[in-house]
Amino acid sequence: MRADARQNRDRIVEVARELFAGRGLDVPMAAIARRAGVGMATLYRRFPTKESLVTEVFSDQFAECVSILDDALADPDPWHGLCTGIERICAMHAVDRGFTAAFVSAFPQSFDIDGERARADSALTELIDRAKRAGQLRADFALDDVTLVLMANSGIIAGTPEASLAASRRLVAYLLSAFRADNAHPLPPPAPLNLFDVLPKRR
Amino acid sequence: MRADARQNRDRIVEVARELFAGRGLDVPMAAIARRAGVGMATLYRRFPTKESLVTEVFSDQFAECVSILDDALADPDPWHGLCTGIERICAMHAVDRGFTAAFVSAFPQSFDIDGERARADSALTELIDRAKRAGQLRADFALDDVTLVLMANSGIIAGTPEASLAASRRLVAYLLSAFRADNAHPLPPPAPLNLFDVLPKRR
DNA sequence: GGTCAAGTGGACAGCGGTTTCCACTTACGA
DNA sequence: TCGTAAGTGGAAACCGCTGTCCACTTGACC
Repeated sequence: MRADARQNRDRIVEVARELFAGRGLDVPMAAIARRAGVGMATLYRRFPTKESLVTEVFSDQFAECVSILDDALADPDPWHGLCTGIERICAMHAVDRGFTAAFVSAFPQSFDIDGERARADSALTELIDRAKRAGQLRADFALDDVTLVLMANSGIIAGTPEASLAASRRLVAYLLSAFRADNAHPLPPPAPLNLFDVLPKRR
Repeated sequence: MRADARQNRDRIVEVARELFAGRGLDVPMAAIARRAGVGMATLYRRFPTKESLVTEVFSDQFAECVSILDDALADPDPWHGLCTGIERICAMHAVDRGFTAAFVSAFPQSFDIDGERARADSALTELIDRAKRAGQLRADFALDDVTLVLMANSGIIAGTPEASLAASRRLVAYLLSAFRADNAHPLPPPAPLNLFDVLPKRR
């Protein structure tokens, strides 16, 4: 790959990351090309579809999600691990509108390759079990309640990223306090939510 | 207005309500016309823009929101009033994707005519104050936390309306339990969220 | 310096949406 | 029964988007 081409490619990804973060995934490809100072051909040579660009742009953050989960599992205090994990992932979403969209709805099949999801599910189940056994997490907490938090958090969009982050933090704090074992007010039954089956029937 | 025209108009609104509820606001106008058995001209004669159709379709539900707020204020038990009000409005949103979109983002200026919003704000402030004085609502609860609940709730979209409703109910129950005075775990500061200033800079 | 494959910009095809337009039809008062 | 304004369907103008194409340019190896 020629040096100038490499440079253009990097610039495209960098610009796309910025624009997606600020304005969500529906930034036109032309805007990305213009802002990166390249033509459409260059953009589409590197990324044959918009989806492939999105995947590339957010692959780091998907990886970070996985490592956040690992950190959470490794925490000797399962309750602390669970809280910190949820807080970190929600903060990532609050700060980056494009990531939220990529994660929740737009291109779900770009994730879930080789059983990421199954792995995530079993890690979370393990963490939840441990926190319950330690008497810190309420007994009627369900795996799908984690999805519930993520979906709720995805609804939070304020004017600036800072405002979104503040709102998201407060929401998460409220929810985590409701998850504590010492706050076992009665609840409706858990709702089955499969994050990846949820929205779009593949338009 | 001619009788047949009246009938067509009603049919358009009815069909639009159905489609918006199920699939959100991005149903094409042509789909509405087809399903209502009329041509584009008929549709656009009655509703010169898509926005005007949306406004008409959801005006009832906006009105219902106001009356829910009145009911809440009229409740002798302010905590019960607040909870019931929030539950009812969130349930409306959970069951109707179009309404959520109309309410939260798409056409905010269709609401907020003649100070609806100011009235809603002051009614809520009153309700919140009373619930705090009764010692049922935690003291650090903020007006914007109500907005926080609505935004969080708007993120909940499951496969079927029933599933969405179940998820929404569970989320709201978690949040309300976190709002109780006897659950005063520490919180980050309230986030200023002006629902109507939030998303779209009027594209 | 010369060569040429790799790289490039920008025009354009195709698509799915909103809105407009116009020639035709119909309800209904006289 | 008839005249007419109100009502109508559907074609097409228009717009912004993704993705394609091709004639032109340029980096890097000889």
